[in-house]
Amino acid sequence: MSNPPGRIRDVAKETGLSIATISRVMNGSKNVSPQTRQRVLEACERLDYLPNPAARALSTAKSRTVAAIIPTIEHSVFAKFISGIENTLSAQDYSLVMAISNGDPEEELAAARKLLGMGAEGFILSGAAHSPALLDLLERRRVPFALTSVWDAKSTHPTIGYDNSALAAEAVDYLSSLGHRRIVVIHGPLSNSDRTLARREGAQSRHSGGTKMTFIETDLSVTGGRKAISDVLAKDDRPTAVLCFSDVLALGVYFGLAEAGLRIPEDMSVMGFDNLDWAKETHPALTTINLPAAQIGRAVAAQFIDHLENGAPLRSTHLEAAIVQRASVKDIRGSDAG
Amino acid sequence: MSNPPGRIRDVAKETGLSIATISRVMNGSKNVSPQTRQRVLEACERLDYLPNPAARALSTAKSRTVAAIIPTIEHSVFAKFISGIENTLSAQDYSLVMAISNGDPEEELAAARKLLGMGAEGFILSGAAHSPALLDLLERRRVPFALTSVWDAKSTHPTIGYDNSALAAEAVDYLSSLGHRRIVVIHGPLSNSDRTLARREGAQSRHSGGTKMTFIETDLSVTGGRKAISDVLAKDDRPTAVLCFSDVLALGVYFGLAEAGLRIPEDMSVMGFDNLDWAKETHPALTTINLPAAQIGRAVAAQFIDHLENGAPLRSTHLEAAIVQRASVKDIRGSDAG
DNA sequence: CTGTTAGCGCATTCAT
DNA sequence: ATGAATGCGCTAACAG
Repeated sequence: MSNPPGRIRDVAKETGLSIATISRVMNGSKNVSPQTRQRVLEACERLDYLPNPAARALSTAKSRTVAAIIPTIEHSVFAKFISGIENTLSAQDYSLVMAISNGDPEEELAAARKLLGMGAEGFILSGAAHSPALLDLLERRRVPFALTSVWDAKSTHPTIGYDNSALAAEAVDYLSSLGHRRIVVIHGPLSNSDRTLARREGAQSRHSGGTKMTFIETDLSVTGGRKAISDVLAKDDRPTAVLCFSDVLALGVYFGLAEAGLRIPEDMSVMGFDNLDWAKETHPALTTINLPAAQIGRAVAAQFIDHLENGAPLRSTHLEAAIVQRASVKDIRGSDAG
Repeated sequence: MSNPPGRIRDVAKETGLSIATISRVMNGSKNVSPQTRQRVLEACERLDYLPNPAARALSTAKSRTVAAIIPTIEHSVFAKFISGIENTLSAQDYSLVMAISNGDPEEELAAARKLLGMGAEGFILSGAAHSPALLDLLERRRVPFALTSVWDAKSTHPTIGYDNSALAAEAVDYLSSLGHRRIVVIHGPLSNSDRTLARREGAQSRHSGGTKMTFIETDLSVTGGRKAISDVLAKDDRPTAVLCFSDVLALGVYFGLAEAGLRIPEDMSVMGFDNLDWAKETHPALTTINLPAAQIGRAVAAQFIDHLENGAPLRSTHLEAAIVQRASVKDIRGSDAG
């Protein structure tokens, strides 16, 4: 079915040169006269020649391919992350092969095997928790990898991202500083998400005497957020603030509160996590934590390129993430609610 | 830096068999005794052997890789689409290489070259409009490709998706049938999106005498939707309904209307396009058009596998998309507003 | 600056 | 059921 694509020797024949010369111009070698180069390029154009990647990879033992495994692509944070990776990679003529693990270490391991079998030269993993078998496999085969969307100074592997725990703690501190003493934290599934777990622990670390903090686990979706808040409203002691570990959850809370006829932030403060594009547009604008998702993607991709090309080591990198104060959290110091 | 990974001949040595036999078991050939197979498999395990994909691709002239080029991954519809592709492909041990074109035919062409150079055996394109050079390139090299998220019976290439024009027309009809005579249509950039253009034309085709229909082009984002609706509100003759060619835009309209103190659907009806996960959770729940994004992804991936494995032709396929009636559109027949 | 040649790791005849 | 030998298209080392 497929036409035999032009091979290097066709171009050689066409130009009357040797395949070595063709190879040199295809690889931008210095040692080619401008005229020859020109002649070769034209012939390539004419013959529609593109070097066979498999042959090239076989010969050089390099595939110019890096793999990324993410739990889901259907969450903007990961979409942006992937987008950042793809941009950076493709600018250097690297390719991205992607797999989706659904947050399951077993699926992740299987995906990694496949991507290894595809010739991926580096692995971008998400989060800190992975199957030991996976880490082992990667190490045995000496395939470089990095853990992303997390930053952990103590990790033995390169981690590139932010400190989930510290950020969550910071969020709680912020709410506390504004007089909130009854806080509900809504988060996605704990299983298979070390990032969520880290956030939860970070928040819990700020659980002081005078404060009541409750955690609700729900689906990581608008629906989940909405369900969670309606459960909260059904009880007697309403919180003054709800902290969502994702803007998506916060959006669900917005809708749930609207349905209940409650106003934000007058009746309840709401805080998110992610700073998705639309967070500044909600009514009222959502106070949240800005996560540099695309930036992480770009940073990790750049590191891999530098590592693959120049042997530069992969370094743990802490990227800034910070609270974006907007209008959904109210200062209730001195008011009754405190 | 990288450890020399086990080669087939290592396994041969380890088992005392020939590389041909190893190759046979790796490829599931029939002609291997069960004991031998077992022995080989164990050795592979022990040596951590994985066939070299480049060598395999070179030898078979097959890469088990299909390419997808999408305008953006940062839109749920495309994220779902990609997710559907990846799932289906990976279940059959195919891999997805992805590139992002930002809706620019030139970038798309460049990406396609790169992916071709990666050995992609099939191309999944988005939308109907592409650089002639791209189509030409793909055809000259006899690389199969399909156009997705669109369906056009008249296209000379396989199209897999829905009929954007008809759907938009249906939306307008629906609004009309409920008594709406002043409709504003908000849509994303027309440039580089034939899908948006098709929808616009579909809507326009229903522009009858008694109806006033206005089109507003804005950014395809919540912000864009919000801006657009505030422009609308600034004018005198308010529409009774606004039709957004994306749920994302509709969400912006929700926030804009909330800010203006207007209620949905009492003061204005709002209709979306996409049926994103959260559409059913908005307050009020959003009436929209359900697009089978993930299903398209699965369908097109399955077709490619069938084509690549068995030579089955790629077929244009029309997938159902339909209006999902919820609470954001009001029946105003007989009321003053009509 | 250009040509010759030897593999890269595997699938695949063709033998046996 | 298994083995030996060939070539896939290319890069890189070496010659010139």
